[in-house]
Amino acid sequence: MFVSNEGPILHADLDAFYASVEQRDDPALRGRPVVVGTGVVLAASYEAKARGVRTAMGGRQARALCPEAIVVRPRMAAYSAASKAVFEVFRDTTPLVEGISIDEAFLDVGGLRKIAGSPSEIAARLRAAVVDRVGLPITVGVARTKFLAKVASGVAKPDGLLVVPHGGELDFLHPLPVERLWGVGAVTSAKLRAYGIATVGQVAAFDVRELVSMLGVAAGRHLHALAHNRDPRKVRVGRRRGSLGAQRALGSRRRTLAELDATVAALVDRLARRLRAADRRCRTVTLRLRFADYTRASRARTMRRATTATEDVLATARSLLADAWPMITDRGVTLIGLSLSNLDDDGPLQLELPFEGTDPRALDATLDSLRERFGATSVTRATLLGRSPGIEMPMLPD
DNA sequence: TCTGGGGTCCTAGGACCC
DNA sequence: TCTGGGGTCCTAGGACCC
Repeated sequence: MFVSNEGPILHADLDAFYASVEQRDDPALRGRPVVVGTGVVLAASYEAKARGVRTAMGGRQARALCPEAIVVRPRMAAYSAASKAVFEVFRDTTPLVEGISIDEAFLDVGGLRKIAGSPSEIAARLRAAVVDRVGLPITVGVARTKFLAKVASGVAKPDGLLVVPHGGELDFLHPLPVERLWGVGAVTSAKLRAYGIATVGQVAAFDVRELVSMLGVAAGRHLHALAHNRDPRKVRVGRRRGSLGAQRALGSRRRTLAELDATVAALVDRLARRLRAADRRCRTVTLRLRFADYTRASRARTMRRATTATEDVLATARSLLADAWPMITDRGVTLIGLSLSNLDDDGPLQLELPFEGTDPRALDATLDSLRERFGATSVTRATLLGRSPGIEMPMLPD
């Protein structure tokens, strides 16, 4: 992983990405309100947004707000191809690109001034190149920190370019509503508003300790730092994802265990294929459930070794489903999801050896001999008490 | 407003080890 | 035998992002 510390930083964010791809590929959609997603709105064109349609909104509500909207089915393959093309433009601009999602990235252009001009010139050329080579509108925010570059692109949307001048950071930041801060969502916003805090400047006026007592340690410190434009995070190239997930909405009909088992098996199959395609291994399987009353629950199991095999993941997922079955019969499941994490973590070094008898002193003597033989700093017999017989040696030097 | 599919990070408690 | 401090790993839940 390469970490840059040059700055300044560009935040490049495609506008209404899925909807823009649809408008690009079908001239009949241009200039008209487009909604991507038949059940829930995955993306809305700016024409639709102007009528109040928002991402994650239910399809029925979207149609009520904008009856003349054209609703299209998502074409994930097309979006993924468009994203690849845009990221190529990013990497032609600078090698220091950190992707954050399918449609946005940070670019560190600090070292480029002599060769490529000022950050705002670079940003302008980048926008032109994306339109030219991929045919999509993109907004770019420029600032000395990642966080502020992101805020700037948010303010400049759509189809805009905004440079926050050196020294003018706090003048730009402080009048903005708190919801502009990265990490302030519905809950945090409501908490802050309850204290009478509505702008970033008001957050900045508070002592860290007060913010921590309102929001908790991490969120309080985070917000305090952002409100003063302190953000030391560098652009990091080559970040790998930490988890892989898939989910499926089930509707409100009651499901049998056999039906859920089939759904789980299909999710496992999909995920295990993706896992192997990405050349990764996973150790933890998490089952996520949403119930008819919109409460949620999750059950997780960490395997002894990382695996890429469908059958290992499936066996673990099935045991989680069995664990969760009482909750499911109780509350009625409407969505089932699976995620694989602890990627590429092989877990503690382990060896198994048979042990006869129940004498704890004999066991301890066996463990001591292991310690000596392998020079282990930690030998645990925890697994003897659990399901799987064996002895774990988490910290074997070398 | 009754909700898709994909992610990240934080918190808190329990088990276990030194 | 009891008490304690420091640390890691795991699970479950929650907030937030696109």
